[in-house]
Amino acid sequence: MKNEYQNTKKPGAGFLPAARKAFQDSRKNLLIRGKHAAPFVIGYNPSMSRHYVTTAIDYPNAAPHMGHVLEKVLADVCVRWMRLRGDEVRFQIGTDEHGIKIQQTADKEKLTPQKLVDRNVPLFEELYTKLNISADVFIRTTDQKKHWPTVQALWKKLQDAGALEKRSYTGLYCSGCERFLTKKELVDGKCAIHLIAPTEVKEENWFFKLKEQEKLLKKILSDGTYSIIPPERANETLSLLESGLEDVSFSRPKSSLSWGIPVPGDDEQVMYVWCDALTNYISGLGYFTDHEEAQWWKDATVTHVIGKDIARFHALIWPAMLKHAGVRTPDQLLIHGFLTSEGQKMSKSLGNVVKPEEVLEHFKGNADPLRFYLSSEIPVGNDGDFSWERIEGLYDAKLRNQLGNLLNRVITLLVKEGGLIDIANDLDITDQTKIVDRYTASMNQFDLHGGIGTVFEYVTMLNMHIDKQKPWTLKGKEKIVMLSGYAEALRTVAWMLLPFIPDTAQRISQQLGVSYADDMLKKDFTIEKWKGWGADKAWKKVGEPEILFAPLV
RNA sequence: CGCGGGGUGGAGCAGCCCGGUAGCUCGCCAGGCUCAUAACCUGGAGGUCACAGGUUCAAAUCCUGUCCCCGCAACCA
Repeated sequence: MKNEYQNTKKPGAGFLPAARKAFQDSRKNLLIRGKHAAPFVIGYNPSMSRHYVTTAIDYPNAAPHMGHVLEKVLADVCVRWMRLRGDEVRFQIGTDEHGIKIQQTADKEKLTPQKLVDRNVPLFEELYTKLNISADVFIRTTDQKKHWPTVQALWKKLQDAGALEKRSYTGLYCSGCERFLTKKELVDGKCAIHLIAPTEVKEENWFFKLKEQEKLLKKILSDGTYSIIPPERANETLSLLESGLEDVSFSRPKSSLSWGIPVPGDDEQVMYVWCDALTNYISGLGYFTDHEEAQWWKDATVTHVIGKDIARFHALIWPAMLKHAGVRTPDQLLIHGFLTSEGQKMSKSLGNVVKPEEVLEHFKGNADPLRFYLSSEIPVGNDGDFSWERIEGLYDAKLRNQLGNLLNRVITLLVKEGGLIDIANDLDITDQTKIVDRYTASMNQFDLHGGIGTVFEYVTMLNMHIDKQKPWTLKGKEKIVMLSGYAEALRTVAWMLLPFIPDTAQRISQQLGVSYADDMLKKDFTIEKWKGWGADKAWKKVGEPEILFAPLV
């Protein structure tokens, strides 16, 4: 009987069934899933339960798009999971507001750069609030109180360490664009926009001696001190290291870049992106200025969540800077891929840019369908595609039909019996502990795809079980006990969904009438004591059934 | 020979690291159930896993080569 409900995974077959089975079982226990599972222990280290998680800071020269959202959702799911399992977390996001592009966009719109960013940054903040991104800190690089002092202090440290050097730089300057062009930007040796040949211009720059740290970088990237997830991205970075590093330009003359942080002790120069933007990760902690918050950098596991395009800067320049300045290097780099739209690269000219607001609006302001889509559909580290048809299909199939309907049928049946619950034994579907363990193992190694997959496997098993057992044909205590078992299983489903779709997790719990439902979105909510079968002793009665996900119009 | 990712039933994807009956969602066909949001459950049709070699008792999975698609190539997440 029991096995009928066990999910249909093959127990192992073929040549040496017994050996095969043993192998598969051992694999299952280890829960190494997919090629993204790293060979080293990542994510969760029980002995060190403080985590500092950051995302890249966004460039607000235009409104936020789906790419920005993918990263924040990914980071937020990880962070919410850490909090749920009992870790102390600080989660920081923010905006990178300096640079030539902001300056140019502002000119075009006849605004000051400050006005431009003050107009655009709230678009990011509002969007992330709507998406339930649970950041603790939003850092802005124009923040002269918090950000600038740390950046300038870091600059001085680098200078004192002899890591900065003024050199002259020769580049191709377009007077139309008022900036240097790279060779690939040229069409027939001319600026593609202004159709004039750029002139060779020599200017003074401060350079950062990245090359000097080659050895150190090789070491920390290969011995796991600074680990890159998924691992194949590490190989990419290491091969880049093999080909040798160049020192990088750290400043620009005021005449070519005025919108930035002044270089201390050099009135003619303004900082270029590296020292300014990367430093947000410690300036948000008040590093060099605030002793208490800076502690996070010292004793927490530091994880930077970023896109593959900026991986190399985070893997190389950032730790090199910290090393030169005598600050410890971060622990892990979680790299995500890019989103395409309906199979094609998102671009304004193709007109296939999907605005996150449109998606939110489509689902009546509910962020969960989008959060669900991004975190379950796109494996961490891979590129993914956004498709309207797909997100609607997923909404119907998984959220509405499988999950919503399951909750509804269980609660309705229970309410008909008076709504009181009586939790006895674990259902004979499977050992729920195993489901929770598999989920936990996936989540701990950032395999969000695997984690949510396990939850929905459980949901499917519950639907199957109900059909088979026909609880509506039972009577009295027997009926109530069986239905209570489903309710209890759904209580577990709800908390496992919390990192992904927090509002939904809470709504399920509230409908079930779970005792901690109202508190579960608080940042200090932990699942530890509610984990086991029947762990919520205070839970006596279910609430009224409500439609969890309505049909789309 | 710049670097990387990919080519799996009609569509979209997982599986590949650690070789052992090809899995998921959608769609299609037939049936069941009637507690439930026309939802749920069961069964079926449909794939020589890009191609060609090789290793092996056994290859979607490992090795070699070829073809095709798509990103990146220092500041567009």
